[in-house]
Amino acid sequence: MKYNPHALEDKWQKFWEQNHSFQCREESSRPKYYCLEMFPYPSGKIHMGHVRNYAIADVVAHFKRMQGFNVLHPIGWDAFGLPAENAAIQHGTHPAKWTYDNIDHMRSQLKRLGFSYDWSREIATCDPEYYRWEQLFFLKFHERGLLFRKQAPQNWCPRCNTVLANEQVVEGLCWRCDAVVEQKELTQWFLRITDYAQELLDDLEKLEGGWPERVIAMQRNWMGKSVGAEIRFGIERSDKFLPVFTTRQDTVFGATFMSIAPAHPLLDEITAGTGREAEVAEFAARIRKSDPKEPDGEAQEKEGVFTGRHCINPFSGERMPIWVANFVLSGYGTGAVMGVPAHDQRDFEFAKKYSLPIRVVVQPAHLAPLDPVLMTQAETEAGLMVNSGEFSGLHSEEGKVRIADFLEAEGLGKRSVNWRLRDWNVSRQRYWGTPIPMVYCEKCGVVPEKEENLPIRLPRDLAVHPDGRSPLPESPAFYECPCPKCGGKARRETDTFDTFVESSWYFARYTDPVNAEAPFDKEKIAYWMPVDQYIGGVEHAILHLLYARFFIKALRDSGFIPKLSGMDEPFANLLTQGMVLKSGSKMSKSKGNTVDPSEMIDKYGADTVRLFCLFAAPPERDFDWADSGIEGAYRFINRIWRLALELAGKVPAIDACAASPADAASPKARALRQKEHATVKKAGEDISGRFQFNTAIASVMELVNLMYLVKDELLADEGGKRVLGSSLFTAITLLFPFTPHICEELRELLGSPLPLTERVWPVYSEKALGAEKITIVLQVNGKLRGKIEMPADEDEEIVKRAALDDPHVQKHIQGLDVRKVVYVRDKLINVVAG
RNA sequence: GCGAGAGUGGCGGAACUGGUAGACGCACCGGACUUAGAAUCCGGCGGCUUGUCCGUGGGGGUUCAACUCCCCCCUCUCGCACCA
Repeated sequence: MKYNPHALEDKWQKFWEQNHSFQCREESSRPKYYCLEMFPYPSGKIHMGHVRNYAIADVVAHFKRMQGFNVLHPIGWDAFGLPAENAAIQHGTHPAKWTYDNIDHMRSQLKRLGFSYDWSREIATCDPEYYRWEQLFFLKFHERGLLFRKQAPQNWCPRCNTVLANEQVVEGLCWRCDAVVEQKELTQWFLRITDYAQELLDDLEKLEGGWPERVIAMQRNWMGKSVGAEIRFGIERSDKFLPVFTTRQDTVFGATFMSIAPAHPLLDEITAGTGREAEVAEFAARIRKSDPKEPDGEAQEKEGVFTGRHCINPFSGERMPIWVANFVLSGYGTGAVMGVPAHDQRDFEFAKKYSLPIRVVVQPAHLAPLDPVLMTQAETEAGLMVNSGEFSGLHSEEGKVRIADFLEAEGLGKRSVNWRLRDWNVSRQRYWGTPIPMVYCEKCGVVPEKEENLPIRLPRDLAVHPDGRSPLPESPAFYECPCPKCGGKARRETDTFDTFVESSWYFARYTDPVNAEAPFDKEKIAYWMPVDQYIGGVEHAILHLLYARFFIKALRDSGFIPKLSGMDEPFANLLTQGMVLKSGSKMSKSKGNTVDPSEMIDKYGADTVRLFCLFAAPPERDFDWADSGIEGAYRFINRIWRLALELAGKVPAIDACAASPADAASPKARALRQKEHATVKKAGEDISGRFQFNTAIASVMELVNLMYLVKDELLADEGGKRVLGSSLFTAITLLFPFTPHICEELRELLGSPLPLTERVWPVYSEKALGAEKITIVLQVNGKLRGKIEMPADEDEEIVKRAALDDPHVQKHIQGLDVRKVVYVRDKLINVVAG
């Protein structure tokens, strides 16, 4: 009988569906395990990256089930978003139709791959039954001041016709379409993620060990905490102050000029009456418009103009000219920087260019006395404070503390912490998203929608403008509404939420996906959360993972999620899988180097596609798709198929690891039994400990290879048949998480009634692992000189004697004194001679 | 510049807390079967000067023993970056 993957895969997929094999609910008798992959965006069809991601997760889910865990393994759709709109415009259809059609198609693709999802928990974020809870969260967030409106310059993508969060601007370009992002003054809704900055930073420690080091580093980096001080500089002929943020308050005596951002709010006031208004305004306007980055990502040359006014250094009493400079960011710190050329490289370059004074105030102990005239770059190291009045002589680290004390005592400033992290702009001027449940009333102002009016449904009968503009602001049927407070005529918010909002809590909804009374039951969420293993691409290292971490904390503090230990972080363990490449570069439609999973399934079947994705490389690493590689996986599947067919009926249908030592009478039977148990050990360790699926599969291949070599001899007697039957069953059981369909088919074919979905992971016996004969490696002075066979666990003296008598060893120690003999039990002898 | 990671056969990759470098697979070569091929089964497959010699990016070091630990350097990938 030839291996026909399609018929048998179809058969077992139906079987699992009819038997609800992967549905789960809360149980107290077994430990829970929540295995989750990042849910897909319904873009059209599944690509190889999805297959790899979900194949990895499916191994984990199956393995944990076999280990006795109550496993939650759900799937759903990240269904709102801009690409659906763009595609719908292109195809002359509606985003909703486009999205739901894609979901139908992709669902059928996932089902063909036979993943062990609990399909009864499937969700789509564009479903009002999903996003209504999100609207409820935001009412609560608004009540608590976590959601607020702010007018500020925003990142604006002219091509997508919408604002972007800071996280969505990559090197000045839109993360989606690569258009140059502009700054536009807008009033938008924000989530106060900065309120959680410290907790988000601190809790990264809880994730150490469970998350990849580099993802933790990226988040830490992104949040960018800086500890320093704010210092107020008085402006000459004015009662105003210029506050600056610095991490180097110890260098304040070296501040010889002041630089402010072109967009600084006090710029006009500072320049007024100096006669330099025109020049400064022109410069500021030019810089504000330009992209801060050169096309190659390099920083632009430092540039600035003098405003004509001075401020006073409160420490040195010196007059400091105030400059507008292109390198000062308006959005970080106070938008003003004290210029300390001797100890800051940017200030140094600026001072050199415009001949501003350079004063050394910190002298590192190991360097020759610094001379401003001779310096070619700033000296940023710590050292002894000099030219710093009463602070001279202190170490600069202590100086930081003393200066900060002084600032606070004299009212000149205060200790201060700055974050790179900005509040999260969640407003999007697009149609295909969750309506923001807010209303504008002429009398009452901004009024949150009433809870009982939720969900605010996104109308499905509107068409998106060809340029991507939202139809909502032109749809009275949507925006006209009574004021929730006074009942008068009011206008509904027509912006929608950033789609990252939906993906920030979907994993919580999976715990109770059809609840119509609440976003989720508190007991259910307490049972299932946190996600034990989260699996997805590293491209979400900052955006999604940071937002989701924030969201779960915000939900906790808003009373939606119980305050329990273990509920502060959504994802206890994170695996970032590598990309699937083709000919060395990322598969993409534009490059024309894609491999369609459906075509591969048509050709080889789902088991082969899954097996190859798992065998080609360890999960975290990128791998290059090779057509010859998948042929190899197919060959192996056929190999075990033929072996099982040959042995079916000839060997007993006994369980994995069921053959006894008595069955293994012959040396080959003993060798096979030992290999069988060793494979159980190796595969289990590789899967559970390190997600080394490639080596787990390799070990089963070795077992199968050995069975081929010994089967004819073992079929000669009953004991040998039992060892063969047991080993075959072990191979099938161990492969089940990787290639479930063929394994169930073979299990049935061998006459074993209990489905593999209900079986446990085999247990090996320590005793069975030991080989009788051991190869001892013989070394002389660390070099391999020979090998001898010895019974396992032989007496040390006997092994040493045998080693020294070995002719190869003899040859190499001739005429030398044997100084030492190192013995590693059952492994090697190293004779040290000289 | 800061942070993270990686350099091992023709290729993907093994080698767990230092102990036979190259498991397993791909490609290639040979044998068996076959009229022939495909498929399958069995075997070979780092290099050369064929020595139990040399080999894990390069150079030092620790050790009886180093892909593995320490120091220095080189190359590559990814993330962040005028953040005061």
